[in-house]
Amino acid sequence: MTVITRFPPSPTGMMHIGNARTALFNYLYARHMGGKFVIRIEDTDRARHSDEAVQVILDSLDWLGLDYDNTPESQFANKQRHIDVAHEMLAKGNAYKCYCTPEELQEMRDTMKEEGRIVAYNGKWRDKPESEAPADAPFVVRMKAPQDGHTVVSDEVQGDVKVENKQLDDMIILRSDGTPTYMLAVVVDDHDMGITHVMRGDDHLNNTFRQNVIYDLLGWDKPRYAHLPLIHGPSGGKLSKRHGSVSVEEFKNEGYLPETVNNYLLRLGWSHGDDEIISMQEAIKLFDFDGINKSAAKFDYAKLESLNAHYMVEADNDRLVDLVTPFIKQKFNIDLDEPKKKTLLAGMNGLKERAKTLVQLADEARFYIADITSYDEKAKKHLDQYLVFMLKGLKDKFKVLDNFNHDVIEAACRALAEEQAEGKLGKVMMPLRAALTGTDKSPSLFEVAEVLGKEEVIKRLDAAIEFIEK
RNA sequence: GUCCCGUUCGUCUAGGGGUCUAGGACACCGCCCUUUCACGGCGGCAACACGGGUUCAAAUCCCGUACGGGACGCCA
Repeated sequence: MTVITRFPPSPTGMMHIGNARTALFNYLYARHMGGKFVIRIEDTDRARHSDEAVQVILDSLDWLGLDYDNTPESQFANKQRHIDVAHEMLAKGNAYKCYCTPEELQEMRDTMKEEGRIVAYNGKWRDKPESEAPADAPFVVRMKAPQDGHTVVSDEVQGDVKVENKQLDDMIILRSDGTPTYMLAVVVDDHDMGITHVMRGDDHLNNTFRQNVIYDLLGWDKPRYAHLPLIHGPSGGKLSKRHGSVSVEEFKNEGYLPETVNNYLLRLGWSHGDDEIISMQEAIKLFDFDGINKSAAKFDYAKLESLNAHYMVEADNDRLVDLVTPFIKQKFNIDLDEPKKKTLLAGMNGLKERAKTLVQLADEARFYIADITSYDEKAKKHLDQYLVFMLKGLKDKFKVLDNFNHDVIEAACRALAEEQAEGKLGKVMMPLRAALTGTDKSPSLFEVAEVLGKEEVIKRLDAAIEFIEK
């Protein structure tokens, strides 16, 4: 039997990080088993549907590299089939018409809650003959759930979970306007699509019992279930905007790499011994239900950031140049032409190992691609009146260098330190750093100077000298 | 309120009766390296929610309590 898993997002206009993890796990399991991973848009609620909202989710999936094996299908498109199934259930006596009004139901729930009883539909119309039905009154169709005994769901993560059938009520499968509800639609679609494993947030665990009732009434085979614990915010409870970013789109915009997000999400609720850094290839090899944790996990932004720092160092320099380009455009409104890209590429080794996100990388890369138009406060401390001779000394030494590379630059700097600062290199380097970068932190200056080139270095030294003397 | 699920360092987790004076990672704190900031190296701080059982032996099994989360829609 081929394993088929699914990811069924509602078109909410964003890919919540929790949903992204659900998608990841479904993807991983399908790939691990050599099966299929399919997408279905849960848009039975037409009010929420919009093509743009769907596209955002597909884009996020694409960015994460979770490729799927079908053309994403719309649940709404299967509406007639859902209705047909409901009618079939009605015909077989497995469902019935209920004429209760929403107000009546609300009242029923209120009293039940007040009395501390189980809140469930009381089955008022379950056994009433058709003759008692009010003429021309609107009705909903409800499934006939078993009323005695108990039901057990064997979950791959949660184990056996038992619920008394009296807790389960006769859920509505067709609304009074004749449209199918989610409860019916998922069952029919999962069955029709041949879904073998349903992996979703454990907020759906209770629904599983109701859905299984429908499977049984229809005489269909049930899928295997795996209910994943939810992701909480740093302070417990739902991960919300208040904590920071919550959507894949936002993490992308904050400069995180897709491999970072995948790796982080994988480790949130799943583990394989002490493994921390896990590539997608390895994840596919290793992923199994065994490794899934039962308890909810809190989202930790610091760990995400540190993982990203790791993947930035691992990433190809060419790729990083491409990835950082839009951030540079956005932050500094600078378009990178070919020479600038070449400069950035040459300096990337030094830059990438101190940036934790692409946003930081853009900030740090700025001096390579734009003139120094100002010096920050800390840089100014190194551009003091009495240090101007250091810059002049550097300029004199650099001017006569033929091969302006890392090693000769270093030799020149060290020589100047010997001559002017009792060998203290820092006395020479900090003013140089301020002059070349406008700040007090940067990659190795021997490297920076080489990448910038002799002409540019001397230009910046002149500018700094002028700044001090003016 | 009713039902369901969970509870190991601040956080993510390893652990599945003895090898646990509980391991790793992130964060934090020191030290080293060093032209700055990072990286890196070394070291440190820090946890089995609580109470009962079962057992020669429990972080590991059972029960209860507490706390946390989820579900109780003509939403998905």
